Amino acid sequence: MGKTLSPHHAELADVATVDDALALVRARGGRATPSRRILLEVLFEAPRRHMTAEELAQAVRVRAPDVHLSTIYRNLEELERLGVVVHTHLGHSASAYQLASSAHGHFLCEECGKTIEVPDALFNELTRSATAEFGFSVNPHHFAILGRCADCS
Amino acid sequence: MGKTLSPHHAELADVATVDDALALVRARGGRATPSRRILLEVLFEAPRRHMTAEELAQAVRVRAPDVHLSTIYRNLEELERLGVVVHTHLGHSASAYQLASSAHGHFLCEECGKTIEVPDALFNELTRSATAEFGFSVNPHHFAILGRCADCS
DNA sequence: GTGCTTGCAAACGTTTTGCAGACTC
DNA sequence: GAGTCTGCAAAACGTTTGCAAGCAC
Repeated sequence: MGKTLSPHHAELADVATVDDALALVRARGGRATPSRRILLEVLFEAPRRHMTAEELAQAVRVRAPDVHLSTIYRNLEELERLGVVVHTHLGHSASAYQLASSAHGHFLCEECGKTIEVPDALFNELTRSATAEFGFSVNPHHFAILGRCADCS
Repeated sequence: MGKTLSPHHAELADVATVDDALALVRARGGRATPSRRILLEVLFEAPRRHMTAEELAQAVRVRAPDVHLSTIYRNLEELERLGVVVHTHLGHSASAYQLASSAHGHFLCEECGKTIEVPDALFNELTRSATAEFGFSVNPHHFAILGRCADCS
């Protein structure tokens, strides 16, 4: 595939409102378009909810029916580059997008598909030894940890 | 998507040779076909090497030029169900297949794409607290852990 | 001969891209 | 007006599936 693994996002931006985010967009020469504003509104309305690009597109279309899925993808990519948005891979299906400020780790059950949100503290020891032994700094948010949940064990 | 997240593989099978694996296949009512034997030979020749389905297909075709990629996928799926083979997701690209007996965890650099093989011991603490706090039993092999390697930090 | 396996082609779901027109600033 | 952004269509990617012919047992 040879493509970049993730849009190497900036430091987590200090973005508390839709307008903060649009200001960031403008600061790098971008424009504050309706589709961008509405996408951000949707993200800020349920900041802890994971949504796929398709789900975001449907939510955006309630207010602007003609916004195309490819526009959603392009805007998410841009917002991710700016550090406003983050995506997580929950297993084999579509990526889940979220505001960067509410990012967290995930356990995903291989059996039933249930996802469990995990406090970052659980990764402290792994993060510490990864750095100590490999000089590797772990990002526990980007891919879910797979396994079996209590019900399926 | 709604499909099974992973072919819920049997316990790791005690399979030390190609013929052991083919015996397992037969025990399930399957047949020992040339494409299956050659695929297993390729896997046993470099047991620690990760290979994509496409790479395996190319290697198999050296000995049997007409083996189709879909046959590779079907046979890998079957061998995974039998506990002989395991696959890992290394980032956004194609899955990496391996003999189950040489499975291990991975760190993958989001910046440069380098993968680091990780001893399972590094996951001990995460595994322990995941069980204690969530009743979740971690499988550290199925998805790589992302982050930044020493060179890219 | 039974029925598992194969090659092929075509579909799949997610994501990316090329383009001409539309819009923001 | 310059340059960014959009909708659309089409492609890309890895993977799966339906089918009729082929092979293992």
